[in-house]
Amino acid sequence: MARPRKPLLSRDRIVAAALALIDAEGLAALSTRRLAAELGVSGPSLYNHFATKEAILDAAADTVIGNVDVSMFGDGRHDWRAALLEWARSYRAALTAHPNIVPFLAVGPGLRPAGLRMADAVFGGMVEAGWPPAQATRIGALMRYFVTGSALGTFAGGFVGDPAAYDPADYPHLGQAHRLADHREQVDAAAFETGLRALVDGLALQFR
Amino acid sequence: MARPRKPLLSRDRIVAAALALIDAEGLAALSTRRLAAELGVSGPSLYNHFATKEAILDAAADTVIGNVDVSMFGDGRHDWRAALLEWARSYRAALTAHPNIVPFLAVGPGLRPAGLRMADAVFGGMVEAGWPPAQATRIGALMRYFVTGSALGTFAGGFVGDPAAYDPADYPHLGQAHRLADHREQVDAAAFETGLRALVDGLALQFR
DNA sequence: GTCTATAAGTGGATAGAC
DNA sequence: GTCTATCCACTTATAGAC
Repeated sequence: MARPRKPLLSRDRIVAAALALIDAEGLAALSTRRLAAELGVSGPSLYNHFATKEAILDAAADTVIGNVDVSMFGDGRHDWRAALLEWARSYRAALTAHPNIVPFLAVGPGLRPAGLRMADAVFGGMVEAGWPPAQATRIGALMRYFVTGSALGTFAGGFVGDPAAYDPADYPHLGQAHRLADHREQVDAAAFETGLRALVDGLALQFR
Repeated sequence: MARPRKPLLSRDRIVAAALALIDAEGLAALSTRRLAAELGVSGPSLYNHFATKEAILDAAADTVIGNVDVSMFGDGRHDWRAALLEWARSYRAALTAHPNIVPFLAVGPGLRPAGLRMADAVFGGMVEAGWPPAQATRIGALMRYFVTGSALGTFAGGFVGDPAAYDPADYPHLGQAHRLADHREQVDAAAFETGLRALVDGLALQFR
């Protein structure tokens, strides 16, 4: 096939396919060949739209962050505590929708446009609410730590469903740990909510 | 060279070299060939000590977690708040000593022995302090989220030192963001401390 | 703007000699 | 227990035809 009448590819289609592939098979499964095959196209064609594979990943990561709702900052209908709670939940939901890209997204430079827009909104919202700028910066940072950490690693998933795996001689307190394996999502979601509330409550103690 | 009098390799030497290589050049730089070269040995020799490359990474990750101090749990000299604060700081220090392995360590199953010993100690310490088991589990989980998240991603590092990078039209509140690039460690460390205190203070409000 | 062909290289892992 | 030799799948990216 030579040049088709209509372009077969577009940046959006490539990013969507990359995200789907990463979701289905993990970060390591994303190769330019695999991705091109998924799009019904030959490998090198991707380079007409992105300079490198890294650029594709950056675009995919930014798409994920773009799904985070930041409309609660500075709309006058939320106090800073409510805004922080809502934003954190939206942030976590955006990441857990594509968990396999989180390691890339969390390590990367974070200079991507959607990430900056999010940082800008959070910082602006906190300052407007009365936080000193230095504290507003820290709040943005620490919330990022907590949300990315919770989206990255399932805690409950670290335990297997086999009671025999936890010899009381080695792990005296883990006698019931095998039960966690059956409720991974619930355990992780509950831990996130507990931590989120503690964080916001604890910050409120520092306000002013 | 045939079989040497004394083994040239050992699991410990391999793990130490792997960690050094990951520290110096990142996770992606760890290949069996590179690692073997670093040890003055030929590639396949590693397979006499580890079945797969993954097993080497698991051992390296477990070594890092093994450096976390958990002695403050259940020693009678710490209340739960002080124990949590001390543990979290030791945990973060262990991870930031080897930041490049954190993505692997945080995603992985966490079934490794040192990780289980740590989970066991934290859970036991919280239950002993009077927390209900379900809450003790959540505390272990949410602290893991926060610490791994903070060790994984530098927040401040996501900003470049060039003021022109933050056009006020796009990011109305990031006018001073370029200053963060100069103090990455301090900003990240301060955000961690602020979040840690908020977490523990917030949890105290939920106690009983 | 997609194709074919291919460069130029890396990866993990195995077989069998010593 | 380390070696050499080797397999083979797979990688990102480029050159040039159409």
